[in-house]
Amino acid sequence: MHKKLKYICNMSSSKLLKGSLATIVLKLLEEHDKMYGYQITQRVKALTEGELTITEGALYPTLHKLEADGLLTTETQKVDNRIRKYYSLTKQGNAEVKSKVAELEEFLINLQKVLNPKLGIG
Amino acid sequence: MHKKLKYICNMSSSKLLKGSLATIVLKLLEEHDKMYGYQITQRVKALTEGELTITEGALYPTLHKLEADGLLTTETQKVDNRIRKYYSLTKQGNAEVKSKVAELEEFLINLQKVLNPKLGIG
DNA sequence: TTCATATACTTAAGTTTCTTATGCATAAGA
DNA sequence: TCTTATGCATAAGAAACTTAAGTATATGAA
Repeated sequence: MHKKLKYICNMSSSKLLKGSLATIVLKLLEEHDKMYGYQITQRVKALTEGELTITEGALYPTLHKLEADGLLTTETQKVDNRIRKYYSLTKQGNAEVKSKVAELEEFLINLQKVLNPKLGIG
Repeated sequence: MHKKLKYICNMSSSKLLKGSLATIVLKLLEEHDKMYGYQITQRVKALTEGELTITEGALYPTLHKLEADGLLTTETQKVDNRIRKYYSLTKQGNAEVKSKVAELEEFLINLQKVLNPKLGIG
């Protein structure tokens, strides 16, 4: 579809903090065994009730990089005459998810400390 | 000081997610009335027990941009023959803090939904 | 039948926001 | 004297996005 006529307003949404996308992708793949790009965008949208939108321009290059880095492998399937490229974690990818998620959560805790110093960490 | 001899390892720390720095700065200024750059770096370090480090190369351009955007004003003071450039929120800045912090927290909630769908939001 | 929307992947140009490195300057302690 | 701490500024380069364009098939509505 040509998007020349995409005059629709972009209601959503909370902006993605740069640097979190790869971790999100890895985490989803840890839970789902294998997913294709479009499915990932839909999954994120569903989990956040439409508040968080992963754009294709961000997602696909990220998937390609994770594959190039050896964290993901691919297999293509044809469904309804359309190609799906399924991604899944490699062994290395499986190890990396944990550290990436841990690192992100550590950052989030620090962010809470700065933004809301009164609250304990719990 | 010339840093040519800075061979020391950089132990720390959880990487800053791109996009959060301006919000952090605004939030700190909401609580402190006025602060200077170096003070901000030290405050963040203290609040996070040294885990989060704001680099000067990131901070100063951010402060300049927030000032250019009309969210901050400055006044300089000389202390011990060294100049301090104090930043404080403008009226507009004071309004923006709230929306920026709200937007960031909204994102964090969505991130939790994606990373840990089992946990409720509480 | 035509148009719009949904599905599905790719890539390029441009922007934002960092990191890294450099530079300047003063003060204080080893 | 050398290093560390205090204090600011800025430039080059990289990372990670946004925006926009392209390609292609399927489906439902007008």
